[in-house]
Amino acid sequence: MGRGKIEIKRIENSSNRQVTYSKRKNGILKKAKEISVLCDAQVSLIIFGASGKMHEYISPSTTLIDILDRYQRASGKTLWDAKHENLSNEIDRLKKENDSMQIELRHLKGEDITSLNYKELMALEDALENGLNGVRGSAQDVQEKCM
Amino acid sequence: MGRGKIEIKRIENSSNRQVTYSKRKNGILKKAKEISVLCDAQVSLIIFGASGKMHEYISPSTTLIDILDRYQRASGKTLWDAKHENLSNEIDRLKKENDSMQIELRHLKGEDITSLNYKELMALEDALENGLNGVRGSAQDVQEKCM
DNA sequence: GGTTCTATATATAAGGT
DNA sequence: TACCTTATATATAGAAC
Repeated sequence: MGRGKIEIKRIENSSNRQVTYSKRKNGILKKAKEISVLCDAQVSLIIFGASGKMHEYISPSTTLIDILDRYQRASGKTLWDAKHENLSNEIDRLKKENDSMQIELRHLKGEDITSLNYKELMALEDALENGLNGVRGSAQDVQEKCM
Repeated sequence: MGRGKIEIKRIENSSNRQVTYSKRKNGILKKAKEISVLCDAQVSLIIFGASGKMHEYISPSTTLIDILDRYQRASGKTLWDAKHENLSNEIDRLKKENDSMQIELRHLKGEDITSLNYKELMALEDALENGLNGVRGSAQDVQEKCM
């Protein structure tokens, strides 16, 4: 694309390389924007030139993190390391703990108990009676203090 | 670049959009390869089309993780640290939810209730009585079924 | 280190199969 | 649907700032 055709191999002359880099970098960034606008695509483009300077384009409809999350799911490759897996595991554990407490709370409030068998219902009844006794005792104490 | 000039805005005709996507996706992937070969650039290009299918190019001289590390250093933005933070926040949220359910459960079991005031105790008593009524009703149903 | 100027190489829009 | 064709729009090599 230009006065002469060039082979696609490293440009040896370093100032030519630099000039070509600058021009093509602009070109590819433009292409990235265009495809995301024209076609609703989500694009992440990150370029480091030989000088170390970075250029990037991320589709406005998304974030890099989002794209990387999707990348991991689509490619099966993992980017975040074991540290994150540990955190994810902890989240799973907490969610399970949460769920079972949620269920226990419902039961104690008399909700969702049709699935319980007789033995479980008796245990629940005991627990509730105990709780009630404790609460009534405590309530009485409080009342007496106020008199 | 073609028989007609097009404006850079979303292509409304979906089959045109799909065709254009496919062509431009190939074009930009080619450009990404070219700039990395010609100019020693390190490129990461990830594209998700509207269909959800992913395409990527990473310069052979590097890895995505490497580029992302450099991205974080160069941009000052955090990626996995941000991810890490999100996970940590979720853990905090779940732990708080957990704690408050824990407390509610203890109260319903008559534990740790000395810190409650009279009004709170009355509300707790109501909740327990309600629960007990529900459980007793349900237990009776079960018993009748078995007879 | 980037730009601008052109001639030329490439990419691709619209159409056909 | 996806792949050819081809006229046209764009990108860019080389040269000069």
